[in-house]
Amino acid sequence: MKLSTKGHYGVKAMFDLAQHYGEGPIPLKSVAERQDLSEHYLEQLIAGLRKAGLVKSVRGAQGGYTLAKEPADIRVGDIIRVLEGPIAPVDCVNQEDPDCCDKAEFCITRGVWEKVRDSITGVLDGITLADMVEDFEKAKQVNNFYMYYI
Amino acid sequence: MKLSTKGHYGVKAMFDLAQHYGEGPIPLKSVAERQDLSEHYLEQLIAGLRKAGLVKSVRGAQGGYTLAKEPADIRVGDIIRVLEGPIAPVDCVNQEDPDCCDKAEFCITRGVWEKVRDSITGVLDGITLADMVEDFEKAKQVNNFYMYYI
DNA sequence: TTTAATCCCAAGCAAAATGCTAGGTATTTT
DNA sequence: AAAATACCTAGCATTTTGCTTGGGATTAAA
Repeated sequence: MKLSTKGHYGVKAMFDLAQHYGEGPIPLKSVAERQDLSEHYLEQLIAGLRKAGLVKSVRGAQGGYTLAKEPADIRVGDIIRVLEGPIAPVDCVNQEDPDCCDKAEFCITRGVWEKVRDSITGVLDGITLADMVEDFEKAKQVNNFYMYYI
Repeated sequence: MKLSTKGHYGVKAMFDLAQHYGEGPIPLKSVAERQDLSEHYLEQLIAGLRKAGLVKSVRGAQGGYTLAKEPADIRVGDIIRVLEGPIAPVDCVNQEDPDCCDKAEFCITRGVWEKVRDSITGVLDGITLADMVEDFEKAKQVNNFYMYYI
């Protein structure tokens, strides 16, 4: 039940872009430095996010990435689905391929995985990048502006 | 966010033992046949469950496995934790190793993973083997006793 | 007392996934 | 022209997965 680094790092990067939303294109190098990630590896992850329409890129000097939508319109679940594939603890409850389990209607253990899937989906689709930025701002105040962020 | 076959098969096997609870030791061979799993592979999984005190074994002919507790006292989460390790989408929210993330108190993305972890834990610890057997019996009636079970 | 059924144990192993790195090319601003 | 960026492809060591193989130990039943 682990997320790979793809989803983990991808959410970090998207959170970073959300923090700088409205500041024009953010070079990946700066994201990688702030979030302490390999720039080259991050490139591969963000390529998927770009193809999925979650970020836009500007090439050339002074270029970089921006969110393609407002932070409030990007859910963590959207990011995870791009980077990790469908949210499904086992393949037989993959909503994007409903016919993959031929004994589905008779399977009892399946009910468990459906509940797990729905609960994960609920959490991940219930949190937007705007929510995360808001939480960050609140935490900043509590911690009196002495903050690291990861 | 996938379960490995260990957790998947392990829950199937434990559900099978729950269905036969009170019938004396159930040989693994029959479990493997009913659940369509490799017997040898299942052996490895159930070895862990035995060491964790979830099943008891009886050696020799007419031997087999039984649940070590009543089905109502074994939660799916107990099985998953034995076979898959701690429930934590990323290592930094592993409850069994709280100090693994040194920047924990400042990390915003961490809040997301904690919510995911808690929601998964809630589902898995909210379902016992007795619940599953009960669901199965209900489904059997609805389907007029023509049932496969997996 | 033999035989069969069962649990138990250790090793091996191919295939896939993971988590990168390396080394470029294309594009744009300065 | 130079620098800064995005973009692309390949490679690759390590780990994990999902088993299989080949036994040995224990016990009930014939």
